[in-house]
Amino acid sequence: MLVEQKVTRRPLEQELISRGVRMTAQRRLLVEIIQSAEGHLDALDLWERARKHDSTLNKVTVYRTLNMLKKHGLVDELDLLHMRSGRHFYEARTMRDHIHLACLRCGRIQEFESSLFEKLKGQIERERRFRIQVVRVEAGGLCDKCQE
Amino acid sequence: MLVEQKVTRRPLEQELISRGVRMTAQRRLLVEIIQSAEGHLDALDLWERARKHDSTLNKVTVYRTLNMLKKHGLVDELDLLHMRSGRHFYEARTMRDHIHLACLRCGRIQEFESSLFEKLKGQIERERRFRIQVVRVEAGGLCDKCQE
DNA sequence: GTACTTGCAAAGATTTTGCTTCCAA
DNA sequence: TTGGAAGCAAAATCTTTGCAAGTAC
Repeated sequence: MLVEQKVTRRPLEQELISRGVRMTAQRRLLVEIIQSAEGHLDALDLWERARKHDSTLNKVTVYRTLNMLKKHGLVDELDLLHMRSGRHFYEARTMRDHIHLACLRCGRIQEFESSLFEKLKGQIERERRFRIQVVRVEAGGLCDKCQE
Repeated sequence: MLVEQKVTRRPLEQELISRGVRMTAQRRLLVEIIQSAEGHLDALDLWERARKHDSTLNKVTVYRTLNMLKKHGLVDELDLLHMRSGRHFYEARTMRDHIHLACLRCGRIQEFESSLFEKLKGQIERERRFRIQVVRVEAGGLCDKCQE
């Protein structure tokens, strides 16, 4: 079985440049934060982190950059089962789709990869002749630590 | 293989009464609309339909009722890949989980059930010792009709 | 009767838009 | 140089909250 680590296609900045997107200092900063983030950030998290490096960076620029990245399919937008109502979380798109497991008690987010998931996607594409571009799977429940 | 139709556990109103939830005319109306809706409604759709029967029903009551149903796990809250940014869609919870296929060109939403999906949930529960309470799968792409 | 629910108005939270100035290519 | 991007302020959306009045059980 092919086991691949969580690997982005290539650095987001490279990807953007090759697509003819104009690189500004703000975009470089935001993209760097998204890429190196361990967890899932929402727009405000991202803004707060960015402001530590560039205190003049505007919140609107964060939203516009996220929209640009979404349009290019370079980030995934999650809402993690609306645990924090209304907020959207972002992560750099990886080579391999993964499932998000959100513990509804402690809030921990785990990621899960599975060849069954890949098979399921194949089944959808075949049986419905549906060309999948993005998939999002979010499961909510109790993680192992919260079941004691 | 067990093939089950899309069947709700039992009428939502019954379910609510048995749980000791106070039934008002407003709740009866909203619950009836949710249950008999063919598609996926957002809060405003729901409000508009409800107002045709009770023009005094307030939008806030819609939000409060949806929150109550969510808390009881009787509706699922979807965002259908943020096709309409910010909006949440609701559907009565059915016995069997299903996958939503959202065509990013024409906007059509299809539903898909699969035993592979059930297996995948089993795998998550076993391998991560994660007790799943809700699952949401949304795939975005091109439906058969939009691929010509 | 009493606790829960509704309507109304107002506030909150998140995201988008208009417009001017600035800057990457 | 020039079209695209950023900053700022304001608007647009969607959702929640506080409180008085009404109602289910």
